[in-house]
Amino acid sequence: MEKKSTRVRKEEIIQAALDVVGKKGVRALTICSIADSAGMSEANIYRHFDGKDAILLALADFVGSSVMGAAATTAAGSRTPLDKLETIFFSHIKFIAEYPGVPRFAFSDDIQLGHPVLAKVMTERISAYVETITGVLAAGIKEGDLRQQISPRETALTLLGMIQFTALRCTALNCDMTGEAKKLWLNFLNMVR
Amino acid sequence: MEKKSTRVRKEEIIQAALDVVGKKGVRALTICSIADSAGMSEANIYRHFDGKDAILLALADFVGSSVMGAAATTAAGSRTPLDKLETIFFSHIKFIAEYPGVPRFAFSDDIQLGHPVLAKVMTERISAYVETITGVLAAGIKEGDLRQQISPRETALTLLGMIQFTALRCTALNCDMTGEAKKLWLNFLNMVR
DNA sequence: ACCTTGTGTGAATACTTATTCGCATAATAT
DNA sequence: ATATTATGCGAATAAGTATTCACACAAGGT
Repeated sequence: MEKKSTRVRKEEIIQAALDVVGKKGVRALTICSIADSAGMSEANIYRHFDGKDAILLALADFVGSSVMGAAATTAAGSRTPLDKLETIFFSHIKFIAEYPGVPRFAFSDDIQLGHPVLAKVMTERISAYVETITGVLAAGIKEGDLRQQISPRETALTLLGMIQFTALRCTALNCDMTGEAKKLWLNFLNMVR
Repeated sequence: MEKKSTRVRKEEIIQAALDVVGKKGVRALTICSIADSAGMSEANIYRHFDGKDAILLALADFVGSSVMGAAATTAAGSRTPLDKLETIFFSHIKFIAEYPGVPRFAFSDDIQLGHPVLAKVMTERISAYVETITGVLAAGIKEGDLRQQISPRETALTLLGMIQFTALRCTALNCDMTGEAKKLWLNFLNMVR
């Protein structure tokens, strides 16, 4: 068997874990299934991670830095608020389409109820994400691109709910998420402009 | 030990299961934890249900007939579309506040990925629910209570996403769901009127 | 009173899951 | 070349989970 550095193996393991979650759900995210998916022995997983909790933490980190990090970067840019919002929205959808297990994972029992530390990390990330979007919406309202009556925070939560629900529904119904997302985005524009 | 009829025990078991899901999540929904919560032996669970799948099916049925049934009744009434919508929204929120595990359960792996039959039952119920709300929204648009530009179906999905996300977020953050729901509803009105 | 039926349980079974251990071997430094 | 270290794995362990079984006993009809 070829040997690789822990750095490389860690990435392989995380990718394998994301694959398992996407295809079989959080419940099926066992050391055994990760090992199978990554093409290595279970024991070798423990060579590179302290245990399952460490893997979950790494997953949460990956999700956090991917989705929320990208959004923060977009929000900090110099385009119009509506452009930023659209980019954030479709980036998020694209990310979920690529890693279908993520929305499930973020709100799974294992995270939210099983592991307090992880729950805190995850909810803080989500709160930061909500605030980022809230800020963009507030700018849009201020500049007159969005209706004056809407509340930035509640609208941000509505937008995130839309994404989350679409992801869960499309996974369940096996329908075209990108297509659904486009229709929802157009309707969202009609609601906020 | 006092003996009760299967009819009564079934209800006790379902309530115990809902309790477990609400407090500890779907992952913790084991025969053992249900038995503990219901105050009976594990073996006795099997006296009243064929197995765990039967319990999950009964849970799905309970959720379906509670939330979606109530919505259908409201939608069939004779009030204004906006009144109906408000009733459906807050009924749903109230139900989730009472049974916090339900949103988790409805989209859990066990349902969606673990058991095809159950997944079909659940997604059909959700689709019917979406259509009910879509109908009410369409009526509201037709009557001029809601903006002409919005699409009934996409707006219905947005509303449901709002509910789902609020439920998950409030469970995670342990925040006041009813309060959040009120703010979201007011903002929703501002978006659709 | 008695017998049948339905309801109750503790213990046993088979399986899954997370984790550890001893040992093998590739990579690397000396 | 050789010693050391990091990486790899099969097998064992311990705990949890769903399910079954043999047996206990209460309720209700006769």
